[in-house]
Amino acid sequence: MRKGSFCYPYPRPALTTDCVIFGFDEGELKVLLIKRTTDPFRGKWALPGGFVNMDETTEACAKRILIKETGLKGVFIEQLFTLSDLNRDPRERIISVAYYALLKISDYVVTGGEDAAIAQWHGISTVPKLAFDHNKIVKVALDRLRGKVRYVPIGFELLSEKFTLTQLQHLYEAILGASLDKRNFRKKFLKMKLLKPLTEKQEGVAHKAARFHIFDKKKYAELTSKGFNFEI
Amino acid sequence: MRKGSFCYPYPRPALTTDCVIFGFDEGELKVLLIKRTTDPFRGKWALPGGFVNMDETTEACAKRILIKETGLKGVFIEQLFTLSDLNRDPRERIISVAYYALLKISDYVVTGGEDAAIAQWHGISTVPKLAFDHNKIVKVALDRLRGKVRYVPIGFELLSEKFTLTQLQHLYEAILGASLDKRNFRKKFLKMKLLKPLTEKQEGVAHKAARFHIFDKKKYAELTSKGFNFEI
DNA sequence: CCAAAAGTGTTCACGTTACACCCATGT
DNA sequence: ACATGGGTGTAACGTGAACACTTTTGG
Repeated sequence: MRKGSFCYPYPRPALTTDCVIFGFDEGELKVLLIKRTTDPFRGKWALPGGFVNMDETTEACAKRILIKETGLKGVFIEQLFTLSDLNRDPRERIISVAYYALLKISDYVVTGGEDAAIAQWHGISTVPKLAFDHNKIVKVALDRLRGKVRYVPIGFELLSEKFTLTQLQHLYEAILGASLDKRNFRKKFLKMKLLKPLTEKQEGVAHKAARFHIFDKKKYAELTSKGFNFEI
Repeated sequence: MRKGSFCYPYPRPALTTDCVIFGFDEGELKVLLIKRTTDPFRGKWALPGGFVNMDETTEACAKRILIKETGLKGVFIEQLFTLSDLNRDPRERIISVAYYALLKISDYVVTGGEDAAIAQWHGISTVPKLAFDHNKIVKVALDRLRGKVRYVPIGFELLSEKFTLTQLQHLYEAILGASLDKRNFRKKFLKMKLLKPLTEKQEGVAHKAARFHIFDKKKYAELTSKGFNFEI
């Protein structure tokens, strides 16, 4: 590994990724946590994560872990930040690149994880004390999501393909942690012309059936290239 | 380095930081670049950067490099993102954590750098083709600065302590790459009551002398804790 | 017929934008 | 006196916030 004229510093920190996986279910924003079965922090909840291989980028590593833990791919994933404190891990120095991902919880089947680790969704407001500095990562992820969801249409990554306007509103309320005015919310969204109404409606509800909508990605790309800015 | 029951992956990538150092001078936003004196990319311009020591965080590393290159400390510095592409460096795999920093160019004395490397300010619009993937880093840094300067009062980090409103406006114009209306700009800023006017004025100018102002950090902290949001 | 959520417009307050002239100073 | 940038107010407009009732459906 050392080459002729240069001498790169040894030893080196180990490199991992940790991933905050967000889902939305029953009107609540949720995070996927793993129960640790090994020391340190055996028995504690933690973010899914693992070591970066020499032949993969950190993003590829985060995606690999995501698939391993949830079986889902093609989801939205974005780098958060890198943690480099000296004593993050009691064993040795480990640098971790944190990511967050959004996925449609409705598509998700709890697999239990390959290595028999327990994976479980936790409501964002009831996340327990986590292993390592993972609570800090969750906090930053939530802040980022809150900031981003208002000016980039990423909320749809958390809903199924077809959704009602009320479901969409509940999603925004869950993420932003605030209640929104129904009429203003609809007005604002519909004015952007990014939602295609379907003829299909809700079934089996004990009230007026809501119309389903889908997010028109193509139109969004088109408008964006013309200088349009999403904002909610 | 390997411990009893665990075996952390070897080999590991090397870890560096690279720093986009912004300054503001002569009405233009500038970036500090270093001329490389060694291979690879000998003779090319690059961002200041270096290897992370085992007993320092990446932020401490970025600050150390900043001081080494500019002799200035106590400046604003913030993590941008981490680059992990496999062939970023032709020698071996290197992960780099990118930072950006803002400093008062007026306080800065070109030192030439300890190791006789040439350090030079380059206008943001005339940054040459850089070594490695450094152009990409500069681009992200500029995007981040543009986004952030509008809702966090970080612009002052680039100006001397005392400044005129016109200087402040020129700074915002240089960062945002757009011209702003003088009266509206002043109205907006003065309404926030964050600028303390001094009695002192410009000297030696061939026109009406402008009044100096200073940014009232204490008042900003106070207002912020009461829910105030800076916005320009 | 009752419960429960869907769906729909208007008004008012406020913030943003556009815009032009006189003032102070040095040469 | 003239050239140069400093400094100031108002009117039109558009956006965001507040707010209540009718409709549809299943039980």
